[in-house]
Amino acid sequence: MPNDPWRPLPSSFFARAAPAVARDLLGRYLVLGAERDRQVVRLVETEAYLGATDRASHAWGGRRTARNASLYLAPGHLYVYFIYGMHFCLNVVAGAAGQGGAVLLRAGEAVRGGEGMAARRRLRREPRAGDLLGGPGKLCQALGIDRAFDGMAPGEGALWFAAGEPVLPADVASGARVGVGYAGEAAAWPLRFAVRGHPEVSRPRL
DNA sequence: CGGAAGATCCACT
DNA sequence: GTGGATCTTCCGA
Repeated sequence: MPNDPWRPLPSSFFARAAPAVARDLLGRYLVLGAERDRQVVRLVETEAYLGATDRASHAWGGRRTARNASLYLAPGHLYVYFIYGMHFCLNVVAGAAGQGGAVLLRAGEAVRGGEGMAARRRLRREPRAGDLLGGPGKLCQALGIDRAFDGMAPGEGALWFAAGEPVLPADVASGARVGVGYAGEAAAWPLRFAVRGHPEVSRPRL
């Protein structure tokens, strides 16, 4: 059926400017793993990074290094990097190949496979709002995403994006991105998107 | 080759 | 609200 929420998003979905992709990813599903051990996350918070013109982007000024090479692949590829000596962050390339645009996946809610996620997170207490998937590092830890996913093509590694249910414009909040205070005027650009009032959205709340 | 900063999280106060 | 953990990456010298 055409409105099946589990159908994979077409590659054209990611071939738009990063802010449009970030906004439209809210309510979509991130699916990982074979059917018998499948994890599904409904995305509730994203951030757009524009590429060369965006001082907060790893592609700022057209930088090309071994670390950020995946940013310049075709839209839909994954870009995973390690930060603060202990966390991974998962991005998906947006726009056109070679431009360096991407969307950072910041938070979600478990649709399926939540027990496995909690086990990977090694939670020591009863999970509260945001404990499981409420932040980019938590999301990667819960799903077991690490450097091995960097540079993967769309659908490779049993990870893909499914249609889910788009979020109405009235339910989308936007604001400045997190942790980019060094980025000059780009720090204030409203490129962070979240489902308004959702309990899994990371801090600071929008 | 050294230094500094980072698209974060957690425990503790 | 604050600071510590922890280490990769990058740039300048």
